[in-house]
Amino acid sequence: MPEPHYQELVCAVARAIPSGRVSTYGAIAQFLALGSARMVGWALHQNRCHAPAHRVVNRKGELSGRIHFHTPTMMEELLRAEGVEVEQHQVVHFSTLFWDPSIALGDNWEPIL
DNA sequence: TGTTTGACCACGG
DNA sequence: GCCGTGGCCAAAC
Repeated sequence: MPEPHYQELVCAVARAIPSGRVSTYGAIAQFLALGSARMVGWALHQNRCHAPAHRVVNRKGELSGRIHFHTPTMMEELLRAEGVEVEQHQVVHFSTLFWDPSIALGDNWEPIL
């Protein structure tokens, strides 16, 4: 069995983010205990998997990845469609909407590839 | 082949 | 709070 690539792990975690919630690059990197927040950004930029990348924001709740969507407003619209309020490219009530994979998935989670 | 870059973040001052 | 810095490591050049 080949070892899963970093991208696939990131995708698997991103797919686990519930609709209406958001997570961060750093939280995913820390949860995987591999690579770094930059690597998570890189992995999502590859965009090979079908992961809800719009639910991943930076640690301040800013939509730092919006530039890389098909249109600059796409990320915001997707979030709003899920009930997430966005103002000035930033998630409103970010601290309460934040979804921490290490809490939700625990230490023994195995990726679904 | 080395260097720079990047959807980032923790840390120290 | 805001800086500057270091670190992470694959890709692009």
